Amino acid sequence: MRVAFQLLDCDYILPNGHPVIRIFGKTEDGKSVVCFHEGFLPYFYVLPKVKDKEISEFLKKEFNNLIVNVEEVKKFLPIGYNPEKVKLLKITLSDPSKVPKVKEKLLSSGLVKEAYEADILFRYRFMIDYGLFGSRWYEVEGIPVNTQNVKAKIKLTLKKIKEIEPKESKFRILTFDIEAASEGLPDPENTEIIIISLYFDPPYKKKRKLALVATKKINGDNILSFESEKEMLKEFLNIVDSYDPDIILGYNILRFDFPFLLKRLEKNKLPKTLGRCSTKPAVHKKFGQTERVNVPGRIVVDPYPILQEYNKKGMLRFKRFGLGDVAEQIIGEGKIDIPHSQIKEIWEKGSKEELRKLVDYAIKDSEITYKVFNTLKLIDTYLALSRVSGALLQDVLDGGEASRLEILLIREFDKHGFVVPLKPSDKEVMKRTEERSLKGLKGALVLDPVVGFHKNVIYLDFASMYPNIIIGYNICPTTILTKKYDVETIEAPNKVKFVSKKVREGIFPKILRQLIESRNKVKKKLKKEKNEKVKQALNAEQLALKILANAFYGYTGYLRARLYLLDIANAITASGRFLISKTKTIVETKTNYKVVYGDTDSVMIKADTEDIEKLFKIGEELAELINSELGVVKMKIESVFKTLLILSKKRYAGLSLEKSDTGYKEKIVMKGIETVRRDWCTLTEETLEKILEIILKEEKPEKALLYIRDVIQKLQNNEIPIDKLVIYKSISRPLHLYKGVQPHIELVKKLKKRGVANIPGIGDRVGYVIIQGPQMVSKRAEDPEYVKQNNLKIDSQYYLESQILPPLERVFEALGYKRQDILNLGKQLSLSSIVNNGKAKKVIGFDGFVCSYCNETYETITLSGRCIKCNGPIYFYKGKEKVKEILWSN
DNA sequence: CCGACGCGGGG
DNA sequence: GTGTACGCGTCGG
Repeated sequence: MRVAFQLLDCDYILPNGHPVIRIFGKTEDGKSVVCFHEGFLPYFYVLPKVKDKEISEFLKKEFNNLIVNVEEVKKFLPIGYNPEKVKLLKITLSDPSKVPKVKEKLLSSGLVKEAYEADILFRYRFMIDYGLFGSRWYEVEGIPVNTQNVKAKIKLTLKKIKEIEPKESKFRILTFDIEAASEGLPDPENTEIIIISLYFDPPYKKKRKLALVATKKINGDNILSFESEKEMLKEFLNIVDSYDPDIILGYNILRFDFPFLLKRLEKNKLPKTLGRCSTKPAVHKKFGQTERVNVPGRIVVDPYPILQEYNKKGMLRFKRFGLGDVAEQIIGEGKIDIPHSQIKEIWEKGSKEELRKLVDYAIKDSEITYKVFNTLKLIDTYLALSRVSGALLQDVLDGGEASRLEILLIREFDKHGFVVPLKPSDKEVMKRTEERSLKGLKGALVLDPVVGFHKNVIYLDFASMYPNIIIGYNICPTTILTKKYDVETIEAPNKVKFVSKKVREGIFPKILRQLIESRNKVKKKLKKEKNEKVKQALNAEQLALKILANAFYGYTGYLRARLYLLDIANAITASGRFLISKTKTIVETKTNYKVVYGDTDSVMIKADTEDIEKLFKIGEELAELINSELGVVKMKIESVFKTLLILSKKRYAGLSLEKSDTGYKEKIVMKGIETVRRDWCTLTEETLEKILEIILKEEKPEKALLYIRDVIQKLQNNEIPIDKLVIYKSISRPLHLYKGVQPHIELVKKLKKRGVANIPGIGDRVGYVIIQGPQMVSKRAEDPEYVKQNNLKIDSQYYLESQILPPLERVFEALGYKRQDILNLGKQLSLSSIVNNGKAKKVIGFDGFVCSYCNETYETITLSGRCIKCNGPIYFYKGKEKVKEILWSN
């Protein structure tokens, strides 16, 4: 028979001492497939120190029936340029799980110098050797198999397999969430699961939502109720089995729901076979601090770590990563409001209505988790990464950048006759760490910024700088010169030499050329494409190609990489530093423009016109000039900043204009200035955003100061809505275990004394505001609702100094103020405005701005920083004391 | 400035 | 499963 499917998972079993590979997939019409392949055996390579015969005899003696074959092969060694292949021994054995043992024994025997590829997972050994990639589409020819061990609609042997055109994925997605009733975080050892909520896409028996509840007390439309946890779990297993999902989805299931569920199954003596195999159970493993869940034949997806990755890469920003917060932000729909501390109470003695609400709460969690996943198309990029790198979807989701790249590297190294080194041992990692602290790994160059306010700034950057450096200098473990050869070489700025491309093109550069080339092709297709779904897929693909290309540099400097080489990592950054500083020199010696800032692969150049067209034109000319002098990497104009406020290295905000098909796209760009931070109240975020907008868009810093004054006045007059002042923190342990005094903890203690119902418990988030009073700040934390009801005064001083000012400080510092100045200014301005009814008096001895020539006074600083009447310099006076000369850049 | 903690998400 | 790995912010020295 013949069947076409998308490759989802691959593993192996050892039925009678012989490994059998299993490929799991999904057809275009939604049928699950498993292919079996027998006869493929594990192998690895060693570099002999003694005669081959001695090694084979040693192996026969030690491992007799395990060794299938020992043969001589010729391969290139992976590190250091060497024109000749080297003779290695390829050792084939019958059991993949025994490979580490054999490798260890050989290494410690002293008979071999080195072992290669002895730690490549068997499934990947197979996939690489058969040219199979994760998530790609294949057509398989084989004979139907009848086995009860795996559950799939189609089961067959693998006779022939060939890659085919990709089609649309047809996944069944099961979202689940468990509830448990306990004080504080539930411990699976002795806390039962009370509810399992489920959300199906596509629907299951015409239902999308379903809750399994371990009590007969309630029932309803979307509810299945059970006598006990055990009965409920049994049904859950049934449903997973008959729904047969490809993807199991849930929020934080990796670190909570899955391990919890597996533990409860164990406690109830139920099978843990949630996967497509009746012999291999689902497993949860913890090593170090990372946790992983494996369900044979299915993909486990947890949006939580994915969103964290998105946040880190700046694709999305979250203040908090709680499901409620995330859902609110993405789909505008949050959780049902039940404090965690109330679940136990409701479960034990709640009314029918309360129980129903708890069940709805559980269902809602699954529902919004799915909706977030679906809205953001969370696996699209990962599917693309899987297709491009060849790694399995699950591994792409679980692993870091390095693991994704490694599969691709092994494939290419193998293809070109190179072997790949083992992963470093702990000892080796330590050695690398030491070497690094000794020699150092210097990062990118950040040019000294001209701090302050600028106008008409051109932003240029090098396209894919590090990948192009690797290509340009032919940087690769296989081209680095570690011994003397009389061949043409290229020297990186850190004096490390690589053989030139004519001698041997490196594998890194070769892969990178292909990745960049494919990306350009995909981007071209994307531009022409009209179909929204196809566009999404193409966009995911170009993103994946970019991610992989950008991962090379990090990989070479990653301590646990197979192909870690400090000299290479340093060669790449040294080249980057060289290029960016050379760029600055070119601009500043060959033109009259000044570079006001630059970081890693970009420069900001101040120009002398307000004309946007012209600015872009100048940018193009500058790029051309730089390119003609540098060669290796191409500089291009990215955007123009109408206005730009540079605070320090890595921190700036600007009003950026980008060219688009329809004209110019204007937007405020912020780097390193987070307006969203978990420890700031909403007022802080809003004020900071507003201030930056006024400065950048209206170019009226004095108005920004007025705005701050306004906020301060409103604070003092109790005119700011309490909700904007709420600060959130969560309780992490029992109250008595807190050593220091913390506001949210003090508040909870207060609430207890007050005898309030629904006291927040461990894990609950507590929102508080700081009110006026004589005690220390922490003791003055108060419940926002209580403040509203009793009309209490908030501590405006606290909010000013601890919430509003710190972020504004940096902004105004760039404009010439120190923290104390702003603070005084804010106070004084408001004071003098009140006293003088908004008009400052023209006498020395008041707080405000005074022209040093004509004594004209200003309540706020002028835009130019100079007197409007006589253009004289303006000074800030505090009382009779001249505090500071005010100067604006530009 | 460094290194050891410890927390996040979940109930 | 031929594996054994987070990343950042805070606190104390």
